[in-house]
Amino acid sequence: MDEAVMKVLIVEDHETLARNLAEKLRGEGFTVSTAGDGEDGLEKLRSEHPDLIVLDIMLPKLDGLSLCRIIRRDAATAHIPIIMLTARGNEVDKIVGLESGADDYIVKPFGLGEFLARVRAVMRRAPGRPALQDELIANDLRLSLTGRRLFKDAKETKLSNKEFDLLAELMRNRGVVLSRDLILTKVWGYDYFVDKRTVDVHIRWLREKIEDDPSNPKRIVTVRGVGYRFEG
Amino acid sequence: MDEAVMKVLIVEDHETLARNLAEKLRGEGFTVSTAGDGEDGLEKLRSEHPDLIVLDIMLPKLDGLSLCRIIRRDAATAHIPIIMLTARGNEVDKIVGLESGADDYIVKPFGLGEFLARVRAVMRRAPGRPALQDELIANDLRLSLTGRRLFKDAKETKLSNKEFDLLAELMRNRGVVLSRDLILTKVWGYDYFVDKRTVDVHIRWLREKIEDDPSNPKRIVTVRGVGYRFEG
DNA sequence: ACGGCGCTTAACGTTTCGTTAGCAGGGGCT
DNA sequence: AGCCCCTGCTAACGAAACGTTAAGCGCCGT
Repeated sequence: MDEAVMKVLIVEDHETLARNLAEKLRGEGFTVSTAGDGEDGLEKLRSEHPDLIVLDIMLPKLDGLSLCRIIRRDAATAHIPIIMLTARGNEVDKIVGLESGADDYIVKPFGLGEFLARVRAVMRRAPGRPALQDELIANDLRLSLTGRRLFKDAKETKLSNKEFDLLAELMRNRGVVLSRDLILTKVWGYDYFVDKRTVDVHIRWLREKIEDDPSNPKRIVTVRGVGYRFEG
Repeated sequence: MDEAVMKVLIVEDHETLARNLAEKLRGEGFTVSTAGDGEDGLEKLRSEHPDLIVLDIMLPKLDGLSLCRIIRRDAATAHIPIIMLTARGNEVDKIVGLESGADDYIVKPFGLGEFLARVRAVMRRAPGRPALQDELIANDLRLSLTGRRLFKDAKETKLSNKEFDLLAELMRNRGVVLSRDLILTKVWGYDYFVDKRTVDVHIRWLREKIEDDPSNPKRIVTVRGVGYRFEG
């Protein structure tokens, strides 16, 4: 099947937040572009034709609600799902009371995992869109992202949280060597402060579960001095 | 459907929303009138003989569900298609259930494009009855949205309100992990202000009722650090 | 007004998971 | 060949998430 790459446009003036969201989404295989204010967002929207828009309410130059209305009014963009970001309080009422046309909203502060869950949920129910990729498959391994489950030979193998995230990251980058640093950033978070060896331990546990012979790994290969690589 | 001009009555207390919907419909050639509360809606309904009614659930003076029932009870208005607007997932069950008589519903927040699509769809199939999904079935469980009742092995099991809404939400997303945040916004509402752990307790009570061995749950599975997942 | 039911919260007990540390082994570079 | 760094592995500790129970509180109906 052809792998439709989902394009996401993030309109958020808070740079750190924007960067974090973008990275998280990229890590999940999305293509992401960002805009720092409403007008910039409008421009990028027109030039890049995103499949999903993440929109902060408070924005310089052109606020999120107005932008949202503009998007909905233009037939060329009216169908694009929108997730709004908001601080708790009156802002929520504006979204839900809906002058807006947003498809979902998240109240700040929120976790990246929660954010991703919402993105998936919106994509899943958006009509007429290609279904969001939910499974990573490699030989006898099947990883369900929304169910957070691993099937090996059609039998379920229980994974811990970190194991799951780690395996997903590896499988998403099949054939590519991932450094421990990169893995830590993607799986543990940009502000991780754990030891690099932690990765080794989790790799070991993963091998225990997915390799036929854990001491002779065929799937998760060590690249000495560099990192690990998942083999399709 | 003939070419006569279609009259739509919008009963919605949120002014901006009402205006947006009205504009959208007028732009499509409908004749639109609006009412700001339930009683006003009832009056306008009698004086203007609309061909379609758009009805918010939460309304001053006379709520949407009651108004809906009144419309259905009066032979002069019983045939008029109704689209209900709702802010929460669990309100949907009240629309679908309780013989409200609505022909369709839209959960806020929604896009104007989707709104228009619903309007057209309802007009097209009026005056036939809608085919709203009424039952969620998984193995020996049957959840009737119409009756807000749960049947296990064809025997009824009583559920409290929250239990019902929670189970419905879980069953609607069979196989998908739902975070506590997501559950709270969908079941408790966007403006929830309860502790996350409240979800746990309700999950516990649900398990007591639907699991063969509540301390070894097979249907509502915990995904540590993430949330809960319903297994078909 | 009273009683019951449902919802929430708080507290406690339990389990699982993640991390660290230390040691052993081995590959590669000098 | 030898040294050193990188990696593999185990065990144990600590933290955090979850399960469970019980008590309080408000609401509704009797």
